[in-house]
Amino acid sequence: MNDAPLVTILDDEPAIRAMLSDALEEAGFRTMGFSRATEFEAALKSTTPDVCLVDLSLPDRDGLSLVHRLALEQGATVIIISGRAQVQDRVTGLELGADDYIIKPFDPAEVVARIRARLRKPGFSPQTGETARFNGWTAHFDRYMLTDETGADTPFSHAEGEVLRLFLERPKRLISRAMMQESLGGAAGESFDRAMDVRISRLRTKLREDPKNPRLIKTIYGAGYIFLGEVNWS
Amino acid sequence: MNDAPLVTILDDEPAIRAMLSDALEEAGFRTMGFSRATEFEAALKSTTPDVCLVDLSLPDRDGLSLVHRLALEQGATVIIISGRAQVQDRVTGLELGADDYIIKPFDPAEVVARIRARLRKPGFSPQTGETARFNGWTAHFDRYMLTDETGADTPFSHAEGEVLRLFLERPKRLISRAMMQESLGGAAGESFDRAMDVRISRLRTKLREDPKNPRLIKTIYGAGYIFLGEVNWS
DNA sequence: GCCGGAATCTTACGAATTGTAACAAGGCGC
DNA sequence: GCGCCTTGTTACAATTCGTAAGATTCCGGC
Repeated sequence: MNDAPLVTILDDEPAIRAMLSDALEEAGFRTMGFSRATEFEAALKSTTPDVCLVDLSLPDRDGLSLVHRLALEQGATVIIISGRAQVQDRVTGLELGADDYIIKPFDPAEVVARIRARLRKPGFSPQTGETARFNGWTAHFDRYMLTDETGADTPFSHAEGEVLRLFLERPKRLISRAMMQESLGGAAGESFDRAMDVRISRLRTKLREDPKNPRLIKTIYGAGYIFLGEVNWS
Repeated sequence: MNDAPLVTILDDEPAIRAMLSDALEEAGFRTMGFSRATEFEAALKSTTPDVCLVDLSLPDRDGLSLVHRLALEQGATVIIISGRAQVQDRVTGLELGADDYIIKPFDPAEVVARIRARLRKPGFSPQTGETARFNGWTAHFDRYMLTDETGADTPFSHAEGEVLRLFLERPKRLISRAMMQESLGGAAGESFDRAMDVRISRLRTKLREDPKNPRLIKTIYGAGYIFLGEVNWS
């Protein structure tokens, strides 16, 4: 069975359809391509796409009214792809109910990112919380839980989570103390910088780091820290 | 009182803030402008914007990590405004949780249209109904009853219902104590805020939360609460 | 290698925050 | 009045997290 989100592509240029479906399938989506609005509408009777990509310059139909019907009457998620770059075009497209408006020429990577951004929002796929996997661990930032490879859970606090998140967002890069202070401590009111050490120490304990030989959170004497680990967000 | 959606604008250039707030207010939104991330974050403790416009090039903070936190941790709707036009910038911005990415220079009309497009989608303007389903539970606000998956009923009181409704209307978003007080206790003379804790404690009991490890109502030490749960109003 | 000072780690402690049980005040029906 | 429910208040327990202080590690100079 297949749970991957379905993206339909309605565009009369085969090259564009191919480019989009390549990129989308590589990104893990299912795709269906159509060159004409009538075919597309016929297909809609039997399937419900998660996202519809629609080119406005269709040969057989006015794209905008199609968008309007799709988006507002059927509540579908619609992304317009168009060669018309005027602000006015974009505004009317969006007001007619489109969720996004992408201008040709476009980069498929951006289309993928924009589709993902739509699917992430509530009401969509049980893409519940925010989790990151790294070196056998799974960090669930929504539940404030750290799961090891055996499935055992360890809770972490908000402050620990802030540090962990900072690391996971910038793996394998030096993170200076100053940057940390700024990024976490937030306000100017300067607390002791030992506070940071303690947070990291507690985090290391939860990650079961060997004090003599930490594998994930490395200290760079006089500079800061580096998080080593293969991070995968999902 | 005012029901217009609230849009926050975080940008260090006063001219841009002015342009955006002009356009947005004309379009019927309420706006709040900030020049620095720290001020913005401080304000978040007592308000919940519907949409956050964030300029990535902030003087006092790394904009991307702010976006990530806002979008994923707080479930806010975030639109990035940036001078960086590379596809790669846009892709990473969107992957970190932004809902949209607008490039400077922009036309305020398009910003308005894009914000409207976001607000149109379900999940906004908390559709308040009589019943809400979430994670196996069904809350009947008309009958003051909570039904579990087996069909067993538990009554809840008016005060408990107020808290529950607040949570169900803003799932996955940080709800500060201040906001709660305001939203529930009313403006009236200040009762001890411990009353809030007790209400939540009682609600947790009825939801059969594990005290050591609550799944639905999470406490964020020093900040407030987050309700995690897939909510469906009807 | 050895030493000294600085940077960092760890542990303990305590202030502030939050959880919850117990009690009290008020409301409502009988 | 009496019992029951709701809700705020209080008291005390548990948790979080910064601070302090001693221990340890690092690194340059000798």
